[in-house]
Amino acid sequence: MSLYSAPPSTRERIVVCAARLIQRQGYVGTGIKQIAQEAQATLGSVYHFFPGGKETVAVAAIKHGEKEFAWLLKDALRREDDPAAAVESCAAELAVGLRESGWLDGCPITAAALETLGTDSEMQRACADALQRWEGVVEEKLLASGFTAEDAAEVATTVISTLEGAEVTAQVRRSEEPLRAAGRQLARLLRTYEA
Amino acid sequence: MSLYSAPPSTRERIVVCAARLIQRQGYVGTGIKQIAQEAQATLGSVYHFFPGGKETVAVAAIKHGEKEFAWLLKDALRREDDPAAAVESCAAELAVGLRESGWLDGCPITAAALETLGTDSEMQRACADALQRWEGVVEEKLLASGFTAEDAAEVATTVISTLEGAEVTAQVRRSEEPLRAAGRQLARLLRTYEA
DNA sequence: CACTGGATAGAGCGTTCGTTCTAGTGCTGT
DNA sequence: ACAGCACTAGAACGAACGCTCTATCCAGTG
Repeated sequence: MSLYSAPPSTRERIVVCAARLIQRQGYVGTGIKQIAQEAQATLGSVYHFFPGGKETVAVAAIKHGEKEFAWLLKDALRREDDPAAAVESCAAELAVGLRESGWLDGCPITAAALETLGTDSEMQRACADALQRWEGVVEEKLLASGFTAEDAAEVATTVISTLEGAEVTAQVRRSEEPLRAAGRQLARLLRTYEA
Repeated sequence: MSLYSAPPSTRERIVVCAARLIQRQGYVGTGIKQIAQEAQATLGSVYHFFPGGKETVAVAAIKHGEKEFAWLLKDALRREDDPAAAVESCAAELAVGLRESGWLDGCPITAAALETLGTDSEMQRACADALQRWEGVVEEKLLASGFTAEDAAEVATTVISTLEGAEVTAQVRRSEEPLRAAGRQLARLLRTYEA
């Protein structure tokens, strides 16, 4: 993942564009041809790098989105020592990012996850993995702050769920407020576990 | 909305089926022909009742889902006096319903809402209205329980967001646990506002 | 009984979908 | 120089999409 050293490879461009398109339009709503066009690649290139077709591209895109969001999460949580303040500032950061994208770039996997619920596909598994991993990031922070194992697990699940839901609400309402409110309330909740 | 008296009209069947299909597969993922087939209607009937085409059907379906979920919410909240217990039992009820549907029937509008984010469509407005109305139901309960106006509004927003997110998480993970956890944590949060 | 208008029925339109296929390009190692 | 390979390029296929169209059915009315 060379960020600045080399220009992104064709494969990278495809994955990144697919991730953004799926994030915004969902899996069914995003066409292979649209991905190719947006990534400045041809259809042939897409099928060259992803012989498995659309679903293979989507799985790679989901995993990319998972890593990207995990970084954002880790980074935001590390900046504050107090977990309550950390979660609140994390929500604030999400709110700003959301507004700056015109309320379009929310959770990178929710849309795709909802579309592949009934299936036994690899996409479904990738989405479940993503959620679990994000919860792990929060759980780790809570454990480091003195939470018991059970509390940390349950609270981490709730934090991710709430951020997830608040992000959707903020997108639909085109307002930072739901995310800000969720941040404040989560902070309040976390503080009830102190000492 | 005659529930038992008369057999559902063709129009009703179309709306109900469209609502369930959109809930499960999203807007783009659901075809007009599939709606017609599932509702035991013909394509001609669908376009007869909804000359506006697919989007008109979807808007009706979203509004139907909004009402249905609002009923469920009101009913669950009314059964308990304490708002904390009420919200927790509400989450539990959602968890049971989710499992019984094979983790398919989650929030009736989330999938559609995420697909119509960028647009200025009537669907987008219908989805925003739905969220707002559900928040209103919770807010009313909180106000009746002695919350201040500001607290009630912010907490209601967070409750809906959290339930929304926890439902998605529960669906993706195919487990009641995320919803149960969210219920317990929301109850804990609400109790911090007592006296 | 003829007629009217709501409701039903489905063939078929143009378009776009995911995918496959063949052909061509540019770089690398020998 | 040339073979070999990774990659690019886009035409073409069958299927499915949303939608339009005409035809038919049937209860209610004069």
